[in-house]
Amino acid sequence: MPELPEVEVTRLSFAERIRGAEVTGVRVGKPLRWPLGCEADALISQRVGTVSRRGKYLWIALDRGGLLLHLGMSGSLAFSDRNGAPGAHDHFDLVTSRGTLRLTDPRRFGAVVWSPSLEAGQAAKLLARLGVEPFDAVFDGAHLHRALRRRRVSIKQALLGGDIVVGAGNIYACEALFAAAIDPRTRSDRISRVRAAGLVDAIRTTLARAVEAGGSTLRDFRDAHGAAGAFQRHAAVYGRAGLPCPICSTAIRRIVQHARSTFYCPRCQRR
DNA sequence: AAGTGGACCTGCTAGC
DNA sequence: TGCTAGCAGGTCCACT
Repeated sequence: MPELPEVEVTRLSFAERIRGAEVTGVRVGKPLRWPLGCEADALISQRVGTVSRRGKYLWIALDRGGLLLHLGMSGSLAFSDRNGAPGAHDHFDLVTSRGTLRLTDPRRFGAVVWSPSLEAGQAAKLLARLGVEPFDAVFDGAHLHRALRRRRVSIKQALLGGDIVVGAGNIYACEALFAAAIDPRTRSDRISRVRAAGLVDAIRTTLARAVEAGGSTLRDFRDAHGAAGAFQRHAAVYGRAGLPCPICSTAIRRIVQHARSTFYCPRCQRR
């Protein structure tokens, strides 16, 4: 479910409220992608520090180490001082003096992992292969062009890989390629430097607009207050197969690339 | 090093 | 109404 905008919207919705809270309890439900990596009780009585984001991961700093969270395909977080009994898909509760942070994740591709720091243990291992942040100054046309020169996979797959630039998943990769007028099947090493620069702008603009809109709510995305996002109403191509392109009215096409759906306008987007 | 395919798990919808 | 196939926002790992 969650790409960078949804993860960032989630972070913004609870980071300040949970900061400074004391952990008073931990409940672990069904197994997630990886084990917690520590005794749940070891978290009790620690103070929560800042909540930061790296790619689609959240890092919740504690007195000793912190928790690295990933929402997988179907995860969402709720932070409330009046949580009811856990439901069938509520697999992790961090109970604090300010309220309970609850992870709901039907498919359980998500994860909550304790690590001694971002630079050590499981967190370091998981973050090691991530590409640059899209809003980092080092991500520019030259940087992207240099990285793409070494790849022969399609530009769509290169963006989804997350090892060049993080944050754009299936929705926003489609939207950014539309905004940059690039055919998603184009081989990465055939993207000119000028077009790479245009793609950098498109990725940034697309992700920033989505954060402003509160993310996309295709099925069930909610921020930690329970608010839905609105970006899907702005989607030009994603999920719009057969509907008219907002620029030229040509029917949007759906194809499958590496087992993922890709949506694009066959007229506006060129190789 | 880069590319490919399979794996993880559950829920929903369209079609018969 | 009930069954099945196909699809879903991610990404790790083993293998070539």
